[in-house]
Amino acid sequence: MTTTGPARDTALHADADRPSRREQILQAAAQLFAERGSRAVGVDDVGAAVGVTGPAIYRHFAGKDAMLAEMLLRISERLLAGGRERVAAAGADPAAQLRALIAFQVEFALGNPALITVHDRDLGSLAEADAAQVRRLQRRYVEVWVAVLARLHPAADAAACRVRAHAVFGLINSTPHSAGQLDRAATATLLTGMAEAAARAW
Amino acid sequence: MTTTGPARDTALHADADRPSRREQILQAAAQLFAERGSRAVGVDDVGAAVGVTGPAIYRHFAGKDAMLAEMLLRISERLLAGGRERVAAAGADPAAQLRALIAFQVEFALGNPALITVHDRDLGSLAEADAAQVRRLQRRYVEVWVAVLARLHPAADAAACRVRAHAVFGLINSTPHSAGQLDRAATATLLTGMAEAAARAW
DNA sequence: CCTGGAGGTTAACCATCGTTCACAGGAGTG
DNA sequence: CACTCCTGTGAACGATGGTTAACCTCCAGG
Repeated sequence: MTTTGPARDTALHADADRPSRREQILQAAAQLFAERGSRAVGVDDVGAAVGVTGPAIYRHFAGKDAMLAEMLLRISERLLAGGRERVAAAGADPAAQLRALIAFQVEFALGNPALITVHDRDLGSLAEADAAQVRRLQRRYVEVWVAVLARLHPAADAAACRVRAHAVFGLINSTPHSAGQLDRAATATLLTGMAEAAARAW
Repeated sequence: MTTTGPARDTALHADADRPSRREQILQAAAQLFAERGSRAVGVDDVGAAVGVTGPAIYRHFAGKDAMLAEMLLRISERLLAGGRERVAAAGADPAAQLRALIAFQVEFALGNPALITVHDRDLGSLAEADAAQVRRLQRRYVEVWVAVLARLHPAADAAACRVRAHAVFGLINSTPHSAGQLDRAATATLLTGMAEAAARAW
C-alpha cells in the first residue's frame, strides 16, 4: 500500500544508490515509525520491511531504542547544521537570513515528511540521556532562528521570538498533514509565503 | 512534579466543579497521554493519577482503547461544533469569519494543550473504526476552514485552501512546544496576529 | 434488615514483544 | 582446506501490561 520507492526521505542515508543494510534499516524504520509510532512498530516489522527477520536487527543496532536515538540525533544535527550553513551563506541581512532559514525548513519538511513526523512525536520514547541530547540540539536550532528574528526586530524579547519560531515550525511542518493536496513545488511556494508573512507580522 | 491543579484542560468535563469519576479519569488520561504518549501510559498509571488502582478503570470504560477513542472523538466533535458556531456567529463577512475561526482555535489550543497534543499524536493508536470516525470529523472541521478561505479568495482552488488550513493549524497548535515562554494573553495575541497574516498571504 | 448495584481491590492470566542463544551459510584469507 | 568474521535464522526467555476473576464494602430503597 505504501509507496516505498520514490517517497523515501532523503536525509538519512549518505549513500543514496547502494545504501548499507544499516541505512536500509534506519530508512525503513523511519517510515514505519512515522506511520504508526515507534512504540507500535515491532522489531519484526522493521526487519520484514528490509526483507530480514527481527533479530537480524541486532547485528546492526544495540536495540530498538538505539535505532530511534540515532534517527532523532541525526535529524536534529542535520537541522542545526543546515540552519547554520544557510544563515552563514545568506550574508548579513537578517531578512535574507530569515528567508534562507524558511527555505531550508520547507525543503527539509517536504523532503523528509517521515522524519519530521517522528521527530516530534517519538522524542518521548527515548531514554532520558538521548532525549536530553536531542533536546539540546533542538534548542540550539531554535536559537539560530531566535537570533535572526531578534535582529530583524530589535524591540522584541527572546521569549516572543521563541514562540514565533515554534509557530513557524508548526506551520511548515504541517506538510505531513496535507500530503497529496498539491504538488511539491506549489506546496513549497505556498508554505514559504505563509511562513514569511507569519514571521514578519509584528 | 506535574502541576495538576490549575493546568487542567477545560474541554473534557462538562461538570467543572465536581467531575464524575469517569470524567476525572478521562482528564487524567489526557494529561498523561499528552506527556508520554498513550502507548507508554499504563492503565495503572491512569488509575494512580486519580487515586485508584488500574483495574478500577474497567468499571468506567470498556478498555484503554475506549478511553482514547472517547477522548479523541470528543475533541474532534468539540472543534467541529465550535468552529461552526463561531462562523455562524460572525455574520456574512468571510474576513470576520476567518478571524472568528482563528480566535477559536487559539483559544482551544491555549486552553487544552494536552488535548491538542494527543489529538494528532495518538490518532494512529485507535482501532480503525474509531480512527475513521475521528478523521471524518477532522475533515469536516477542515472543510469549515476551507469554505471560509475559499470565499475569501475565490480564485484559489480547494486543495490550496486545505494546505493553507493545515498550515494555520500547525502554527496555532505549536503552543505545546512553546509553553511557558509568555503568558497566555501575550501568546494569544501573538499567535492570532501570525495566523491572520499567514492565512491572508496569497 | 437485607438486597442489589456501583465502584474498588488483589491476584492471576495471557499475549505481545524486545532481547538473547545456539547454530548455519558464505566470503575472504592463510 | 581450514579458520574466521559477518550476517542471518528459528526457538526460547522474560518483562511488561491489558484484561478478567473473585471477592469486598458501602449505601440507597423497599
